[in-house]
Amino acid sequence: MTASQRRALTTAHRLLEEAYGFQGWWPLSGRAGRAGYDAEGYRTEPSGASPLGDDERLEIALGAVLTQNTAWENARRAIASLRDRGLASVGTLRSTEPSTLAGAIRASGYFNQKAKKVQLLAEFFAHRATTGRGQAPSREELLSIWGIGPETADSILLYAYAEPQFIADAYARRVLGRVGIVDERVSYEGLQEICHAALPRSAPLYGEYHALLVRHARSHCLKTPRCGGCPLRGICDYGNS
DNA sequence: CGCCAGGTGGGAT
DNA sequence: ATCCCACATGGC
Repeated sequence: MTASQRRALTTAHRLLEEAYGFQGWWPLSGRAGRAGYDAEGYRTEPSGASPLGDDERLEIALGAVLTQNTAWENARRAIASLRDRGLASVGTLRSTEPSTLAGAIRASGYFNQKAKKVQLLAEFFAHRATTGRGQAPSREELLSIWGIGPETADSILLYAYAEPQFIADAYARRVLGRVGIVDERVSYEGLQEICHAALPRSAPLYGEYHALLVRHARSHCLKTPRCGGCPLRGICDYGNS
């Protein structure tokens, strides 16, 4: 991590916040009306502002798995479907037939694989309920579960347990790579190391930065960029040289 | 139609 | 370590 990267990462965060405002992520489905969530199901306070309940943690973890390489809207539908069918609890997820689970989460794609992932996730949460005592699991522990890779583990740690893990996902690589802050071929762990070294170790900061990168990647920094009106154009290498 | 979306595991190089 | 591929739906 260089001093130049530190400055650029800090500046990029400020420019994105100025352009898009506070995001207040992780989106939860079907929580409208409950304190702490707005009408669209978004948390209205920074992640980590108050400890989450087991049901909320499970739902965040389910979302993290179901949205793997999938549009959030489809993952959201799958979670709503699980709830509608009374399957959205640790106990029922464990005891339901994989084929039934797969049918319920059809909209999120990869439903056979994800049914297995969801079941293993429920096994993990069930085990932790008796031994974990609401403490955050270790990253290694999460990564040892089949179907949970670096991004899913970090999403669970950051948004469900307020552990400061920077999420170095495809959006972060695309935006930060295209701007010129990092090499676009940087690995997940490589980008995460740079961001951890360059920024304060803060869960609310990482949550907000991630949400802003997602927002920016969707509105301007698409696979095919739309540079008109881009809030980062002042510091971006792309098509600017 | 074809491409894309907040990845991951398994297998080969 | 790093590529390559299967996995699958829904929106544009």
